[in-house]
Amino acid sequence: MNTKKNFENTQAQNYPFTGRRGFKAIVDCNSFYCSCERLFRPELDNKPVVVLSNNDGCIISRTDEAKKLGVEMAGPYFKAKPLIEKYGVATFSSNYNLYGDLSWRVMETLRILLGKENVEVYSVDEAFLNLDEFAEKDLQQVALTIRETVEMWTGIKVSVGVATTKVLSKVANHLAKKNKVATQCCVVLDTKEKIAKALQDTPIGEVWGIGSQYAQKLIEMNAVFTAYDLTKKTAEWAHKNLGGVVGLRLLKELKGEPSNQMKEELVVKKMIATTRMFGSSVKTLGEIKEAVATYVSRAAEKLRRQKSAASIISVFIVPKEQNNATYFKHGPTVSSYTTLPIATSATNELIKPAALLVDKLYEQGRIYKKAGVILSGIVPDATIQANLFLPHTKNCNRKLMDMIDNINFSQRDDIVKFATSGTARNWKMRQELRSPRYTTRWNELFLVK
DNA sequence: TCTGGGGTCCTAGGACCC
DNA sequence: TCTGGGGTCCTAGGACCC
Repeated sequence: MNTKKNFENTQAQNYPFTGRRGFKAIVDCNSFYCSCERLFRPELDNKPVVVLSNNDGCIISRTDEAKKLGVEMAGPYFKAKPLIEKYGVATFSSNYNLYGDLSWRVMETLRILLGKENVEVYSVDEAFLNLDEFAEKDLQQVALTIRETVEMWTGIKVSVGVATTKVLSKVANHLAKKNKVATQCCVVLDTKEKIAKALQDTPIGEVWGIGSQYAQKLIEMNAVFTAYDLTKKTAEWAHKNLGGVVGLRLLKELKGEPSNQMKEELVVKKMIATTRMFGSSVKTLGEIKEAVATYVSRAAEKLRRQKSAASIISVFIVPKEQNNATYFKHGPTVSSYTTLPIATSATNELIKPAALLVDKLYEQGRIYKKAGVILSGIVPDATIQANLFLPHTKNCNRKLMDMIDNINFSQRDDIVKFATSGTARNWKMRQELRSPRYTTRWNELFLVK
């Protein structure tokens, strides 16, 4: 399918918009978490399914069938529960081990199809593809082939949107998802007319980069209602009303001028966070320290996985709101941070300062509902700046940490952990409806009779 | 009475994404 | 009674410097 030459010949003389010509695609898994659950419960095909967030708090994935019943996306579970029970909607707690593994399979399929260098993993269920190598006339077929292959190899259904910029391919993808049958889940925006029509059919709030705040503002200004309306605005207007350079880039992309480049794979994170709501309210200092120590352990694992060390650790705890408002609201977050003398990725070296921060933040008598740990000041762990005023470290914890990581990964989570993480764990989140980790735990493998 | 201009670095907070 | 978690980027404003 490599037809770069043809591609150049097919360039129209008067392309409707300015900018370079290369096409990009966004591949997006349909109701990803629900699709993962269905894969091992085929009897749920064509039935409504939802997946819940941590703590079974709100709905983070729903199938078209659940949507049709009126189940709100991102709505609280307890509110949707009557509806869910009435129609017998299959409900799952989130099972990130399963989703992470299936995500990897989908991305690996794309990498095999297009070459590693042409795939930018954007999130657990989305990837941008560079389609420069294909002739424009072949794009529809290319999109279909990608969709079919991913489904055949992984069992996961995806939608493909193709256009010359990331924002436009997102628009295309949206349209594909809205009309799965007619589009076969693939939409290519390759002519001026198709683009204009697509933008007119896209409410402004659905544009990638326009969140609820901006959408409301634009509508209240009586200025912009669809993506098409926005393309009629000037650069100055976008800069003024849509958050400066961010809005400017968005406008350019909508007009077909690429302003969001494809990113290199393997970006090292600049901040690593582990935060959780507690399964039930927590009052004692001891329990909070256990939770924080556990979150530090998780965060440090992530840190070591990307071969980094952190020099700043911050801890926050969130008390429960006292006056009972009708909507969800949490009390003011209390946070504090420490700058470490030397960057580190060793769990034990991070737990100590974290515990001191908890001491500082904790107020007796209050009830807490959430805590979190954020590691920043991240540097590669190969080039840690030594501190003149401290004895030279031998980095002897590194081997210990590697060993713990290996044991925990191959056996089961947290079989080896630090004592400060606690053993009773009353604060642990609820996950009452989790499915087995079919593909990543030997004792939970899917059984074929 | 009249009190510069230009630069850097840092932090807090706001917006967005899935 | 019960509303997630983990990220990114940008801006404004203050501190500080010469």
